[in-house]
Amino acid sequence: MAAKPRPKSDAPDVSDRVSRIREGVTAAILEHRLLPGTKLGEDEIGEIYGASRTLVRSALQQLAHEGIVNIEKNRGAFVARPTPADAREVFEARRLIEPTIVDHACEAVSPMWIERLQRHLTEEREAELRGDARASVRLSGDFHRLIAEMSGHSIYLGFLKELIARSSLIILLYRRHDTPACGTDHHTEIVAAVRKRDKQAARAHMLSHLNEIEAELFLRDPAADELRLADVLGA
Amino acid sequence: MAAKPRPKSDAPDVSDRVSRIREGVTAAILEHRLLPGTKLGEDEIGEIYGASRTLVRSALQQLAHEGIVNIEKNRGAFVARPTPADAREVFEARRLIEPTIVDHACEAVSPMWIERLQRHLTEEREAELRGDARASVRLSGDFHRLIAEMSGHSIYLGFLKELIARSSLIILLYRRHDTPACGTDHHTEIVAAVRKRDKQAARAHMLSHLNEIEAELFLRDPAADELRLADVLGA
DNA sequence: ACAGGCGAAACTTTATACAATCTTCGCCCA
DNA sequence: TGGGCGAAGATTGTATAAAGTTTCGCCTGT
Repeated sequence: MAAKPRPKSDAPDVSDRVSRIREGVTAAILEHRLLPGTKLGEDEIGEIYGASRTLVRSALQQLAHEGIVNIEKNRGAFVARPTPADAREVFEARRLIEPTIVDHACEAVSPMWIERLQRHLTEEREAELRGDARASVRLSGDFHRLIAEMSGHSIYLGFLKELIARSSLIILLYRRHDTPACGTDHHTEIVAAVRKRDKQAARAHMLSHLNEIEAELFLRDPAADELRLADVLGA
Repeated sequence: MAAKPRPKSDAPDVSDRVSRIREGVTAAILEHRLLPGTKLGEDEIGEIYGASRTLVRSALQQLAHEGIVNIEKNRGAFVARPTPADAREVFEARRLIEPTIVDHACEAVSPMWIERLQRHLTEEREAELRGDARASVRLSGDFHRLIAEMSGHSIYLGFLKELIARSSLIILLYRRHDTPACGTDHHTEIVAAVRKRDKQAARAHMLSHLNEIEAELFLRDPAADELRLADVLGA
């Protein structure tokens, strides 16, 4: 069992104050309460969490490393605004990694994990019925993270955490319609395949799931927006 | 209003002082001048680089996130000591990612890149002839990073940087013989395939290259490591 | 002689103070 | 009236000091 003496890599360390800040800000970004481009002032965050700027800085630097926050020298930290090129890279990486992850998940399947997956699907359905968009967004990301935890590969898990966080921003910026961020049906299909330890089906479902998410995106050039805006204002 | 160079994700920012520290320590670890388990005192490093502990701390936290340094609460930072399980994960991830990376490199090939690759191979050969083990180790890692830069995928590049750094520690800990860390011949073959834009061959060469590296490893129980380290220090 | 505990030193963690830089707003001039 | 210059304000970058924790040596008691 995970004895506490050695936290190892990025153990959450929930009791740590800087981790609390990091997770709080991450949750806010993932639930789309903080929009891309929002400035994250050090004093501002520090006051919210009752911590000094030293700790806030540490948390922001971690978030910058995860790619969901940009730190501009002498200007401060901002919620990242992924470009279409970033979006394509993120989803290409997910298409490469996640089929392999779900593959490993098939091997790690156990009653305990089945239980956790089922409970998660229930939560997702409830949030969707409730119309709780914030919870839905968060939970749909959590599903993929759960599969990664199940795979038992800490490196894949770390990579995927980063990719999921960025995906959340990408979906917010470039989603075409008001479709749900992640179709629950797909998740159900994936769980079913994992339960049957059917790697082929699990990989296929995961891949088509990711493809469908990306297909919902309209990766327009942000520069075009600014130009168009400039035109309108200049005309 | 020219587009201002946005630092984006982890732009090296070589002029940045904390990056200088990070790269210095990274180089020392990658060249096996700092052994796994070595304590990295903040004062000690700060004195070397003429910086205060604030900056050192920032650098060490980044290195911890990259997985080559472990930070233990209230005890300090230590050069990471990957377990055999870590090693297997790292190489599995590399086998998954690097064939795709070299695939993209084939598409990005240009006279400029050919030039850089050739120059790198020359450097590697020279270091090996010189018998400069430190340079050899560093350069063999740089080769893989160069391919990743060539692919133009910043996310893959970031992932691979981390994997390469950890690989260096793994090779140091678990290498069976005093074989070169990365056979230069393999690198030459890979470059040849990339020049011809032969994706099939490039992927195949990269994969067998990685397999050969891992085959040179003896992933024994980590308890044995401590024994060997104790032997070295006690002798 | 050895085990156990007390205490000091060293180190990390956190907070605060200072310096450097950027932004903004107002004023002056063409 | 519009633009440019400049100073004040705000914010970040860096250093230093205070607080808390661990570790190691020493001393005492059995």
